[in-house]
Amino acid sequence: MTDGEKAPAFRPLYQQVRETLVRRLIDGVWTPGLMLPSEFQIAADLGVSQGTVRKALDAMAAEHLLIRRQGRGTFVALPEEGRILFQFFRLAADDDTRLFPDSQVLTRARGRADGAAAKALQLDRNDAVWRIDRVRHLGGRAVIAEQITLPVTKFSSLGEIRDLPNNVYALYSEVFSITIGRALERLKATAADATTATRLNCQPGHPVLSIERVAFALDGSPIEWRLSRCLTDGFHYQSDLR
Amino acid sequence: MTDGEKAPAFRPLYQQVRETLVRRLIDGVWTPGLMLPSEFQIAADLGVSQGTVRKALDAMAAEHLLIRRQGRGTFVALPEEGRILFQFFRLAADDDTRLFPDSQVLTRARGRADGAAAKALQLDRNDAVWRIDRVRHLGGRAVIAEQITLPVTKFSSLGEIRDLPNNVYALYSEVFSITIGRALERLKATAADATTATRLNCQPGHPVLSIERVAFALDGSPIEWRLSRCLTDGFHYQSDLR
DNA sequence: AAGTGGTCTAGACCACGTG
DNA sequence: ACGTGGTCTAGACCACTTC
Repeated sequence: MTDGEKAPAFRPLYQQVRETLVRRLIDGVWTPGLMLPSEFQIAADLGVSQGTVRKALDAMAAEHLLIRRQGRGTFVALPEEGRILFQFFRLAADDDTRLFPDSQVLTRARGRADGAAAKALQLDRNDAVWRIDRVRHLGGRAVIAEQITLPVTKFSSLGEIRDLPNNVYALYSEVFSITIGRALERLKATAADATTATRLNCQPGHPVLSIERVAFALDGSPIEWRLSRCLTDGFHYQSDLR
Repeated sequence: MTDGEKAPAFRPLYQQVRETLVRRLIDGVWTPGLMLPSEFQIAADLGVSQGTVRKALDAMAAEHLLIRRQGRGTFVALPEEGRILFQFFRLAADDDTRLFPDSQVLTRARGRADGAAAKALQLDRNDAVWRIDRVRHLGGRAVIAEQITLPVTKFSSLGEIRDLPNNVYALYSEVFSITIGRALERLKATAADATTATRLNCQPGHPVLSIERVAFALDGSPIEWRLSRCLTDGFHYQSDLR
């Protein structure tokens, strides 16, 4: 044998079970809010022991895909504000208060993917995308100016939605059956451009925190490209290293 | 009973085991690099089952306190550059290259804690502290200007150290027997002040990413207060949300 | 009382690294 | 061959929630 292939990797049973169960979330067999069958029922269903199912469920709960509550059951996680705030929103007031920001949509239009968005969303340049511009408020103050880019292929009926909700991840889930499971952010300090300065009511050139985000669905495919410009006077981005 | 106390909380055995074992790290009974006894030996030692010890060890490995390697054993984590880079250094080049930065110490002096440092380190204002100013380079370019504040009470012999190493967490561990287990960072976009501009070779007013860090020992006590100013031209701060 | 997840145990066997 | 951690199983019992 002259090929460089590795021997077929050993795959623990609980990982296979995990993949089977995640697949049920991806395929919408199990929808947000649903109570799962008990560990013993799943185990019997899959022909493995209850302990193996438990290990798979525990892993999924650690990824915030499931919520487990002793005495009640195991549930598919809902995209509620509280959880999204906890998982995907890291901006806090300097007194460490964390609130979900209000949102005011400025524009929503179809367009063609530019270089950065195309790369992040694995599209060809000029593929059709939705572009949403909005300003978000915290404590009555305009703090975030952001643009969201979405592939039209995955959000074809977005034009029929009248009012975009504050919590767009709930929209992705409830209307488009897409669950965001992970996001990668890249932060830079930049100077506010004219548009941002107008929207955030600050001087052009004022330092703003630029956050580029790619958000991924459960199957790992990139779903959302987001560019946020944040005022950090009275606010900060929290990062917990451990 | 008229008091508002909760009933004594139920404490799982594996958590008690975990605390016992973390205590051995805190007290220096188990030092970095040491190979731990096998799971069965620890279990016999503590009078619990091997599965319970396993759960405690797995939790500690998840916190990067231990390194487990199948076939070899379980080891107390070392403060090597690679791990510190992975765990505590989130700045990357825009091509996603991650390197440990070089450091050039500018000043090191004793002083009195100012307000922010005192609060973060739970000191009284005017308590004695060490202050280290340094500039850090990535790819040959001065990218980070930072000031580290340390309580003299915990680092009394710091004055005897000739050259501060690049990786100060290795110094804390090896010379002062303090292991950093967690850090909290607060990020803001600010304008470079005159001193920062000089050190980073940029214009005053240039946007810089300000990072305030408090680093904690294994027992949860705050150890280090750090203020970093980072150029983000060609670099960015990575954050993985999941 | 019944049903759920959470803990603890005991034992068998597998995969990996080293000698 | 041996010792380590990793997986898988089976069963008993505990804690919590609901009815």
